Amino acid sequence: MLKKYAEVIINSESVALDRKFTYKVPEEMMDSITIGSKAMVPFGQGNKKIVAFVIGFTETIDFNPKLAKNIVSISSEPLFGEKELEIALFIKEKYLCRYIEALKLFTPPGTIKGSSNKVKKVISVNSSFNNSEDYEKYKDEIELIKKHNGQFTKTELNKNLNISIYKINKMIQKEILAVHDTVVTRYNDEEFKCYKKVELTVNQKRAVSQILYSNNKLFLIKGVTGSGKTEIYMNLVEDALREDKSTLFLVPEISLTPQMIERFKGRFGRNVAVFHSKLSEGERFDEWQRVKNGNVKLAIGARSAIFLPFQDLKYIIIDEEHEDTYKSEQSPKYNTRDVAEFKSRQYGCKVIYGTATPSIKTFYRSLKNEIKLIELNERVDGSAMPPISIVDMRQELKEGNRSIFSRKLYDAIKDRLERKQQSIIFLNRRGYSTFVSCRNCGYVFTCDSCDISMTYHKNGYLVCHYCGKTKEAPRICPKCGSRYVKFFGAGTEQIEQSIRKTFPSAKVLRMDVDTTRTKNSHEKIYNAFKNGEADILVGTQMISKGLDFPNVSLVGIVAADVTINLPDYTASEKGFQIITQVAGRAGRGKEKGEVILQTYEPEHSSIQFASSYDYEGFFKEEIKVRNLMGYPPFSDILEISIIGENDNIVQNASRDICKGIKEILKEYDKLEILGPSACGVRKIKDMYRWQIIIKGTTNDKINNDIKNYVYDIIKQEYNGVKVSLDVNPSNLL
DNA sequence: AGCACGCCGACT
DNA sequence: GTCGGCGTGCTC
Repeated sequence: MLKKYAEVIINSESVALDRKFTYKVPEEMMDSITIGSKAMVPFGQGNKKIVAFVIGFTETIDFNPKLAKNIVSISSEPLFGEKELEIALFIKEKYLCRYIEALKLFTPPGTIKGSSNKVKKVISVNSSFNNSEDYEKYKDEIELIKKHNGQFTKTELNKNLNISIYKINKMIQKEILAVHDTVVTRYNDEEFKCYKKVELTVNQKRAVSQILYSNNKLFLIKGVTGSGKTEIYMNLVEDALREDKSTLFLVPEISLTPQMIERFKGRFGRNVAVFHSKLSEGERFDEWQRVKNGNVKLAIGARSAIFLPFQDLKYIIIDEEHEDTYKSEQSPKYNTRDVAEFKSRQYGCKVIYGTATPSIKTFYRSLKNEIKLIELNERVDGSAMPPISIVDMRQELKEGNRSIFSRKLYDAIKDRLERKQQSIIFLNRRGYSTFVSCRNCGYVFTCDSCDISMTYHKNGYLVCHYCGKTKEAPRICPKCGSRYVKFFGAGTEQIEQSIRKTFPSAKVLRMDVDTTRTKNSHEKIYNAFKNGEADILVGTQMISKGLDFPNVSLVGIVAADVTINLPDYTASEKGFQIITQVAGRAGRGKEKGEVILQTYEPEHSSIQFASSYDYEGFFKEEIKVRNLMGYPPFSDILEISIIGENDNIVQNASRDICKGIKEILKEYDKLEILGPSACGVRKIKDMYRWQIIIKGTTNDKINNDIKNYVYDIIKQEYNGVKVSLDVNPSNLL
């Protein structure tokens, strides 16, 4: 086809400009321009040059050809190809985002601004230098620099070899020294100790060959903790490598899996790309480049790694499939699972989901044979899962125990301390106490910017866990002046302190958002605990994943109720998962493990089934509820959030939008429209939030109709409010 | 979103 | 006269 005109998407976040624009392709560009080319185009009356991406070509246009402007310039190489464009369009349609947002997922980080390889100006002795007079004068320096030729920059020479900047400049001036650019590689080149291949068990071998030789494309490995899923993954990587093909290995959050990276790097050497959003722009660019150039055949990464430019994928492995970090929280609010399956259709690669506790939806799909189920019910070492005993905290209270620990948990901790074994204490809530209130008048300290009570932290401050605002903890009630200000509920900080008080000899580490803010702090705590520098590890969520501590024989779950009582349809599922995951931290070594689960609701199904490791039982119960209530997997959900500074305006806008949507959807009587209602947290960072939920069998067309309607009415009538649409959000909070 | 155009009041 | 306020409409 003649590339007479190019259809482009311009780099602008505005909804109004979220469409194709057609530009004339100058003759000299016709050969080199392709889909994915980054173009500079004149735009608007001022013909300001802006960045645009080519997504197609035509020979005819439906407007006055005289108005078509010329493309000014194009990048030497396309930033994405046709396959990537297909995925971007799929994401735009399914997740209701703008063209540009979907395209940007594929553009290597920083390329819009024009970032590239990092260079540094290194200094060496000029090869043609042979002036003996100058040589005599600078003899020492020249010999010194020769030894490290081309290794250092000016400042590094100054610092490392102690040569003055003045002298260096002088020598450059006299052309004794030459300055060159060298490309710096930014990826972590650390060597890892070799991780040897181990002989697979019969079950593992069976799992590998099922994946290798089956015609299915989608697999779910449902394997109990310790069943050796990682070894299976590694065998798949090796299988791909035998054909010189690539594997993409996705994990929920990269900073929580230092061990996993260690193992893969130990096994496959430095040809492993590590990719996640916490890398600097430059580091990400380099890893992206390594993949694009085919220099690596394996990438480990968080969800954004799904967009790495592999062209020869054989396997996409999604570990800890049940985690909701695979659903993006920012636009485009894509689900990594859907993108992986789309890629599977494009490239014919296989997608392997792995977890001990599949999400309800994925397990349901496996029962309907959409996904091939592979079960591993035994641990590699044949050991049993640690028994979980439930302690009814209401009973404890009745019997006069008002402390955070039940007598059983207290005895168990004491016992492990005496036997020099380690314990993990889990509580899904950080800080010291959950809320602070006045005993006299009932006043509760809330954040000024958010509709949420503030959490007391031991450093004497109240912290809002939504926006991070802090204020000094008050001694007297600001409302009634009473001095009876009390802290209620416990967080990880309080657990830590309480342990220190009860067991003064115990060494305690705490792992939560507050103690892992700085880079690598997570690894430091992990290593310290693994090396036995502490007896007890107190932590939230983040201690539940993947960590392997052989000397831990006790896991205490302080209050299992935090998760299961959230007002969300996924609460039971999340509760079951977290209990099972945390319990799996116990008894991974020679010592038998034990789990003590404290709760105020021992009869709750999540707790009952989790305590006997009965996933199927839990699933049967939960799927009944979902069916009855019409929740996923029996329906899709579209969540429309309306956000603005003024509560009244937001509320009115929500009502109008809801009315309009009902009008649009009146022919679809099977769709349920819920709301508008204030979000669980009504105000965050001074913005009021309302939501409308549409539940039922929807499709892309219905969703896009709603999207267009919502954006129109907002533009016309409610300029100050923002809306955001989320297709199948991971929760409705 | 940004920018030009245009229509209206205020001011040297 | 003319400077500049922002409401309106368009962007290949």
